[in-house]
Amino acid sequence: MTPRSKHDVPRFYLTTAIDYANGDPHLGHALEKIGADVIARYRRLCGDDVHLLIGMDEHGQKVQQTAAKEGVAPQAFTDAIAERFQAIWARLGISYDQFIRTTEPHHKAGVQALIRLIAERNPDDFYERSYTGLYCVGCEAFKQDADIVDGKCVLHATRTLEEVEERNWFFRLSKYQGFLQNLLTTNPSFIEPESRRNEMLGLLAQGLEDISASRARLDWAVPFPLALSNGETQGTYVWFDALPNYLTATGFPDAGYEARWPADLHIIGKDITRFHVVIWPAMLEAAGLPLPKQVWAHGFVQLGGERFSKSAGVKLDLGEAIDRYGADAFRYVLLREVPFDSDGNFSWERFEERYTSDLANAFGNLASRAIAMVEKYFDGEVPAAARPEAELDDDAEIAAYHAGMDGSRGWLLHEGLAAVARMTARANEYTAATTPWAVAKDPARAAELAQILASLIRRIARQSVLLAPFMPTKVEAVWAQLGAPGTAGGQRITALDALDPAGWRVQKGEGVFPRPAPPAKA
RNA sequence: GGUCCGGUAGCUUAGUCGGUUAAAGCGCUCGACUCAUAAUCGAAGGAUCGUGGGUUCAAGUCCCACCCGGACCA
Repeated sequence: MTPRSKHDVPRFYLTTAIDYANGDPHLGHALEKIGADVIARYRRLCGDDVHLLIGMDEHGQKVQQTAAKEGVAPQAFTDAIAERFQAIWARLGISYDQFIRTTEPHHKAGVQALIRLIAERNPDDFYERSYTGLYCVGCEAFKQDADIVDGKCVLHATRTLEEVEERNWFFRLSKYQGFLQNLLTTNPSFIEPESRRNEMLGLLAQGLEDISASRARLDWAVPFPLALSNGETQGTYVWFDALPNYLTATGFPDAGYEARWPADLHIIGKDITRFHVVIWPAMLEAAGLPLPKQVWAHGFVQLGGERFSKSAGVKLDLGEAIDRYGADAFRYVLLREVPFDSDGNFSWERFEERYTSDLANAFGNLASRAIAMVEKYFDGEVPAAARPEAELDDDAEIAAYHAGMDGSRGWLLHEGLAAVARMTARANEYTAATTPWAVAKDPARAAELAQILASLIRRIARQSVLLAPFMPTKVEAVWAQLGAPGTAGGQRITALDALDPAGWRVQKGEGVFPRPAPPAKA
């Protein structure tokens, strides 16, 4: 079922939404990229041949206008923005395999090829229609009365609505209503979580309007490859420009793109579900191309209970968040706090609490105490010992971890983390229950002591591997202190049982998750 | 205006087909321990389950209305 690469390794092509190049990256962007990266890293630990796509949506009137306002050419403007996004993704440790920009020549050619393909296969799917209305440049859309207050768009009150009459290419989306309803009914997992699927089914039941595929006065765009009957050539409208990035990134229409397409997973925000579940599959169907396997719509992060927005000044400086305890800690806390299937909240206060309780006190200190005892009682070399009965309880947690991570019940990354946190807590409980420091005082109980400490080291090693997708750098520091061979990220997550710490030379170093500096008075 | 999702202890959440004293983590309080990053372990306290009706022997769980938050569509 899963396509295989030449080495017979399961292939996994996942994408994130391309971000609009009209502003700097924010917390919402980060949540999606971090989540996708965790999935990508998890699949790699499972041995998959993963391809993670990230990118920028760089066309449109808004970009053009903002660039003009800053007095730079649109391309130079988006070049700078794309650079800033990539810099943040690098700092966050996002292991993307490809960064696509819709201004790339190949993408533009791919968009045009897709449109031509649709027009060839279904000549009736594109048609001309004229349209009159009030156009908001901010939204890049015509607005209805309900969205207009005092003659201004409610979303962009600072901009002037323009009365516009124009003739455009339209795409016959309405034709695909039955196809889409059938898709969602016969393939329920096409869009998850289920709540989003229900939303789409409701939307489909209301009927679909055709959508415009080209726009006049859209200069900063991919030229729409079909001329209107009056000879005019227009710019390709956002859907037909942005959505195909997932396809053009594979090389489409050049030979060989089928090796990667269709995508296994599109990760998107819940606000753009409709575009990915209705418009995109319709476009692909019209072109006779395979559909992606699944669309996953994650929720939004709020900041301290408020929806963040540039205008309201509610925002979080990503650089500051990374500086606080490092990118890994931020990644951990964000995904622990925000359920990946629904909305969540993030605040500095919760950040501190989570970091301190989960990472410094629980996991970091567990490693610290276990390593210290191996040094003290066994001269730094982990003794060989059979696994104690108590350790078997971890098996259920590992199963819970995979259930959250493998997509079988949705991409519930927060549940994966919760399972590891329970394993950590259990290891601390085990330490308190077995009191190795007391056992160490009785030479006759050396074997017992060996078993306890070997168990602790093994647990920490296993937890490190499970945490590797979330904290790729920090976990290696722990791994090194354990004296474990290779890297945590280089382990096979399916072979955790084979991890045996006997003979590892531990070395206590700096705390990997130091406690925050005492009273950080602001 | 319409559709959908959510509203459970101070905070974040779990609560499967309605059924015994509504669960967990964090925080707070008390106790224990000392290997460890003043960490850890144990215990206790803490919830009119958004509001108001209704169905039922029994509702956080079903139905209706409303309030609040969110997404989408008009």
